[in-house]
Amino acid sequence: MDMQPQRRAGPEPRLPRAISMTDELRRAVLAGQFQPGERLQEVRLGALLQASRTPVRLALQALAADGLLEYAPNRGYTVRSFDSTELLNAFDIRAALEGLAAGFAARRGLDGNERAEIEQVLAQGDTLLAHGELEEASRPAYVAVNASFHEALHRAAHSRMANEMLRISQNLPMSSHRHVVAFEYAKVRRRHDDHHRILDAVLRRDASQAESLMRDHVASIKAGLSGQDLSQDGPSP
Amino acid sequence: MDMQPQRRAGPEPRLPRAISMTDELRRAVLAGQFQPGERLQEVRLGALLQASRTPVRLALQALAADGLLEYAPNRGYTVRSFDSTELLNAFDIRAALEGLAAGFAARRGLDGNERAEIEQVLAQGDTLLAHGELEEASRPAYVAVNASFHEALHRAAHSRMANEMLRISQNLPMSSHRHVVAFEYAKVRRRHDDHHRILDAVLRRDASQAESLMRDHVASIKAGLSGQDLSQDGPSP
DNA sequence: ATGGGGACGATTGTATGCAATCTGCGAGGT
DNA sequence: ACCTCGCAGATTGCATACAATCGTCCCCAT
Repeated sequence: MDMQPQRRAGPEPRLPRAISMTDELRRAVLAGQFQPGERLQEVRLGALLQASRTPVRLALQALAADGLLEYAPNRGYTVRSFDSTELLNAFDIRAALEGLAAGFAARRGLDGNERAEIEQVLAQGDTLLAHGELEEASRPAYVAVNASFHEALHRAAHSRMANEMLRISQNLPMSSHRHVVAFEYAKVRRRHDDHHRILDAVLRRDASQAESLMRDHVASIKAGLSGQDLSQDGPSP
Repeated sequence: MDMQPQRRAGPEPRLPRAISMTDELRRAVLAGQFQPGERLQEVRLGALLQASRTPVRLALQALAADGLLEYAPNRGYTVRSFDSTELLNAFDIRAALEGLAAGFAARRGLDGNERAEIEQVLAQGDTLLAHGELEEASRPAYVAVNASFHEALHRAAHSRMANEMLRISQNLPMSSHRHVVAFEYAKVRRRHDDHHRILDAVLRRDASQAESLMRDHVASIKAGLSGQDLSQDGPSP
């Protein structure tokens, strides 16, 4: 196979193939393109992704570390399956972590850029919601605003561990703050007002208030999930 | 179905070198045997650990996923340095996760084995503390009892994500429930009584009570911290 | 002197060959 | 019929060769 003469395209550094492959594989797994329990064999994926086993192996290990794959020595990697209990628990974990991150940001305080960025994002949300309704065409914009608010606050927490855990808790099917559950104006309005109150608490440096507001805010996503009946089969006592 | 195919009495199944090497490297990093910011080069570690670059690379990636190392494309891995804020934040994260795990265990309920195991561990603690004092010679035993209680409850939570995050939050210098902060009888007694109250809440299936009790219990470790050293525990039993 | 460019060594990224281990199947003994 | 053993194919684990990239230093032009 021959190389593409892409070298003079610019000074942008090419990422190692293993890195981009990890993202491709993660997307594929999250999109459900593999069956739960399916075995992901190195040679097969290598053929599929046009690479040798070496970068494939790194990508598989990275996804296993994220909890998306299972690993067994000498038997390779398989796609994890998440039962409903684990998915529900993940919501609680995410709510707790978002709360912690908001608390960290409040304890530390925002610098000028962080504050400006978050206030700008909130202002964009204000504008989108100014007319007492959220037009259908504006929904993607609001989803982006919602995600930006949370991401900006994550960064403002300056906690790499919390951010890493948040990333993991969101890398699950059906679990992401990019998914705004309900687009009815009243609900979106209430959630947006939550954001204002959270920012207020952060700016006041009220860590415990920021934490509990954010935790409840995120937890309300789980509460707002409807139609999902989830059997909680406990053990036999 | 008690009959399980007995494993051969001969040599135990050898773990892949990359796995054991990951543990060796993790211990070395946690024990501070590398300078923060130090570059961990594949060939050097390979020579040190008597292996080629292939398993070394896997171990490095695994530790980076745990947050112990930093990775930069084409520049390899370096030892992370944790500032005091991150370490303090890690305590809060651990407290929240322990609380969540206790809540999960309460929601799900304990099966017979889990309940028996935890009650046995608590009884061992009762015995150690029965004389109104904790003898110096019994301290290691109580440390083990303390760790066993938490670990058993982690398992009873049946949340892989929470357990994985707990593991990460404990893989830091100075942060582990193997470290009982104070050995004065009154404090140990109080912490042990916490354990009893937590188990009661779990057995009552009172998730929110179990969560808040456990969260406060673990948070009290941070509150009790002052001038602790960085000494790591030796090989575990 | 000094700044830029390029060659060289060091290090990481990838491919591939070989060894070790697992799995499935079938022959042979009880 | 059942169990055991063991062979053969498939797959992972490891070592190593080669390619790509980074960092440094020297040389040369300004």
